[in-house]
Amino acid sequence: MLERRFRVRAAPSPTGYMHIGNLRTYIYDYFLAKQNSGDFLLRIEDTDKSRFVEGAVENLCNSLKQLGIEPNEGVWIDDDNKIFQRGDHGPYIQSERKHIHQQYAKQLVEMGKAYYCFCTAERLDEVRKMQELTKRPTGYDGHCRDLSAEEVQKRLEAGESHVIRLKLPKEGSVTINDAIRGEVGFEWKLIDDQVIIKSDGMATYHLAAMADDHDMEITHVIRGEEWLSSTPKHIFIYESFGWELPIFAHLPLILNPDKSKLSKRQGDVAAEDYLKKGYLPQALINFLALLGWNPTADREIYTKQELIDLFDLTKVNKAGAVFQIDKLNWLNNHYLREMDNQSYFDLILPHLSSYNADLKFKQRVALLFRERIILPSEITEQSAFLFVDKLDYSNISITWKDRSKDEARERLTAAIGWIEQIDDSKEHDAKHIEEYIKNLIQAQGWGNGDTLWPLRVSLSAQEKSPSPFELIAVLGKKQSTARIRQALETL
RNA sequence: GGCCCGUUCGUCUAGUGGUUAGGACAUCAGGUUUUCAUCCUGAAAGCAGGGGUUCGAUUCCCCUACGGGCUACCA
Repeated sequence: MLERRFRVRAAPSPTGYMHIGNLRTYIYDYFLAKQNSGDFLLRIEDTDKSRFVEGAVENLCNSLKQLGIEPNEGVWIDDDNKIFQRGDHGPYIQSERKHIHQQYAKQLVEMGKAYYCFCTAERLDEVRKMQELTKRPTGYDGHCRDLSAEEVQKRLEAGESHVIRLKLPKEGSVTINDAIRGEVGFEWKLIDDQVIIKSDGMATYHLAAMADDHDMEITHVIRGEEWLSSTPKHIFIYESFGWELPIFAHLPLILNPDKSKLSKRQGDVAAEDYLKKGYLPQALINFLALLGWNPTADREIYTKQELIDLFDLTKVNKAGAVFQIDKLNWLNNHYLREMDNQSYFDLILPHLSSYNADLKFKQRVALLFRERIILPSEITEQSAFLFVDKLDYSNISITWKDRSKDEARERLTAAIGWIEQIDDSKEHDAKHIEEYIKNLIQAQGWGNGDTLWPLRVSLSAQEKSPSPFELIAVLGKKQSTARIRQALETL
């Protein structure tokens, strides 16, 4: 292998959304390129017109942008949501390379490595049915493989619908060398003469991707395991042209809990959905990177830069990995706690926009729930009780366990007095308030439980909530005492 | 059916011939605590099975089982 500049590509199809498994592939692509000061390119594989989805490319670019997985070459998107291409190996949108692909296909035919096929869909169907009926392996029967040049010429001129197929060897075998799996062998006779140019003139993946990878000087082809079995065809194309082979690496699949290939039916597979829900880019990257690979044994948290530095393609697992949301949730909460306050506020405050309160108050609320939420959106519901004027105590007991109402009244009345005495400068200092109130409770000879439960419930009307000290600190003296008075009225 | 890939706690994984098989998430139990969450401590939980090779196999080889992928004019 020559010393070539690392050039790695992400090659999505614009079929609607970014599959979480594809995203992991792109993350690895990106790591590898960055680690080696190489290029990371984005190429759009849109040779199947029937599956093209409007807006998919924009969507994809925006998601990658949000994740900070940016290509330095190929297709990208500007701030006005406009697609553009950059780099001197373009175009980077495959449909725009149609005639390049056709040129290559023609060359292959001239070299005797491919042939024109005029078989109709009906005939192909029949052949397959027959094969199935007789329990033989299905596949193209080679009907047009040895057509004479004259006949081909004649039928081409007659405008007959046709495709171009690879003319694969009928004997011998091929060994592919995979960076993750090592050597994998296949017998040529078992491999179908694949269509490389469809009847609409567009290349199929097999030709398009290989031709483009070569033209774009791609050094590492990282893709899902589902491509492993078609790699012989790809090697055949490379070798027919005498091109230098890239390094192939077939990633294990990401699986549903039932171990089948991660699919839409069994949950969210669209990366953008996770982003929309509020999963943080760094959490998503951290999580996905560790699904199938692990740099060390004793850490779970890695920055993107650390992952770039540590990434090792050869240490990627061979077995598929089940996608389980639990650890992602844990990571997301971790990153939520770790970020600086301002970034955290930027994330959370939009979810409190429906509430009428001043910024300082909302910021205190945001901080209060930081350890209790996995997704920013959860704060809306969790903190709702802090934004209402009148609490509804009908579903909760203000009294502690089997203690009397009189006792609760006594404690709450005292609490009002205590709170009013809090130094204004310490009004929002939960730690101070806790120490202060606990001392007073002790001085009275009361119990924490019989005092703090009524106090907390008065402030929240919730079975479960943050501590009364934190609630007082968030609400402030005035609102706190008002709430306690309300509770006293209902008692 | 054929070809190919894979198989360490429930899940993500570390491990490359000699380890009490390590960590994390989840679970459970204690502790802290007015509640919940956090936090702390601890527990339970794994080398798919069978043959080899070897003084010794989770690790190397073979077979079986199981799982998955591919088998399109989709990628």
